[in-house]
Amino acid sequence: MTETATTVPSKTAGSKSEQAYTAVKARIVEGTYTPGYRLVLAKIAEDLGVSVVPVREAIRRLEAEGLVTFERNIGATVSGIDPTEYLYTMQTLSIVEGAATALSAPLISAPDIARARAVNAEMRDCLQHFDPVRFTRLNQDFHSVLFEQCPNPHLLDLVHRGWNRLASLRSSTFRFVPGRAHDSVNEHEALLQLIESGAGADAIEQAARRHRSATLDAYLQQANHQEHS
Amino acid sequence: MTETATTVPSKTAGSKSEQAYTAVKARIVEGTYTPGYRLVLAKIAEDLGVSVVPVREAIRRLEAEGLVTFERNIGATVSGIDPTEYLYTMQTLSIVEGAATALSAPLISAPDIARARAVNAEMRDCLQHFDPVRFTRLNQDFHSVLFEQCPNPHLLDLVHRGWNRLASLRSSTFRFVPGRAHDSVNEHEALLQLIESGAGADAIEQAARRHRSATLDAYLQQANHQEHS
DNA sequence: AAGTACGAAATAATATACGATTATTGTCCC
DNA sequence: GGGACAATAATCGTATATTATTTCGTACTT
Repeated sequence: MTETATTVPSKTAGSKSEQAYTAVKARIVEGTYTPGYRLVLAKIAEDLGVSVVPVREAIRRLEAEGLVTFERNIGATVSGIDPTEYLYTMQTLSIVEGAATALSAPLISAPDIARARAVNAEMRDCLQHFDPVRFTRLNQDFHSVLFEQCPNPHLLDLVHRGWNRLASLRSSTFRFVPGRAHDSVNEHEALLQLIESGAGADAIEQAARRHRSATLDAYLQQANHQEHS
Repeated sequence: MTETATTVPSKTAGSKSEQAYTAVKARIVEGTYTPGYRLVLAKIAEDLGVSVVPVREAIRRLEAEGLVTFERNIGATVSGIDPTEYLYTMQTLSIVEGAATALSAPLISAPDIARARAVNAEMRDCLQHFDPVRFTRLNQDFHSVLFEQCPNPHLLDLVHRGWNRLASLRSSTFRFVPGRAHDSVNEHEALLQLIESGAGADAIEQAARRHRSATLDAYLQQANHQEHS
């Protein structure tokens, strides 16, 4: 559930290009290639045992997803995210994820809810001896349950792209903003109850959106505070 | 205002690849290449006076935007949109466009509003001797005024992609659903008044979203009706 | 010693070439 | 006359080769 997910099925499975795409994407999302890392076509091509053409193609696809930045005659680097970019990404994600969660909600089964609640319990547990990496992974698992049933594949794809983008930063907000992780767990439980109660789509959408906005706000306050100190 | 718009500035301007991308995209959006049209790499390459490699790259970028469909060892064709796809696209657009409009609203100036109102007056005029092509173009101009000020470039880009996708179908809903064009013009005026009155972001977002949902619903009813007749 | 100009190395961008896969057409057999 | 199979053509996928651009180091000048 944690691995890279692409909703729109590619009709090019098995091609070297696809292979390169998957391999490089995985390295970025899992953190082997960190932001700023310089992606040299020839090097990657050699690593993967293919020529540069498919690699180039793969990297341009990743550019379209925002995971790498490409500059003419210069090359590709793994995208960093400055505070402004972070804001844009989180804001966009709050919108599409909120909508996806709302559309998904009526299709979520009782076992799904139970599974999400179990994950959230682990998260609460994780608050003691805090492990940001594990917490972040659990957080993704939790939200996956909520939005993965979304019947609109385009919308779901946008959600995945946002998550991938955030995942490419290893640093989660939870690491930087004390108390946010705790609040987050509580909001999760509230979200689950809302869905269980069969609340309307609007209510669920707003709750899901606010949940993410709250994370963004926490980050911004922290950033602002650090700036003025 | 009507032409193809890409928000995220490409750092590859001037390259053959970029040139091919722009050329092919324009041909699709303006309707030279209609849905189902077979995009043969060698042919396009010759037309543009470049080799196949940049063309291939361009086409894969268009694939990522949903404008073309690529199948392994078969080739690329301009994407059609079946009813299901149309639903997904419109639904997604209703979400991102609604949010973009809400974020844009506080930044819209009085002259902008006046311009939008003028466009809408033209649309109303256009209702007499109905010209779907012109009406559709004016419709895009109108909405551009509303969302183009959106300060979040990622979100704005998603809106542009949705519009491009719809533009690649020449057929607008207005052509097929009698009365929808008329309703649309009225909803536009209501939207403008809402923005002028300084309404809250939520109200504007919902209104903008419903405006698009109404177009979708009109289409679906029509489609459903035709099916059962 | 600092700055600049030049050149070599690295790398990207594009072109060309070839093998692989799929579509098409024609022919043979029933 | 129609269907199956084979040959051919069209087109894609990838590799290799060439060209253009940038970067970095070095030597030369002031």
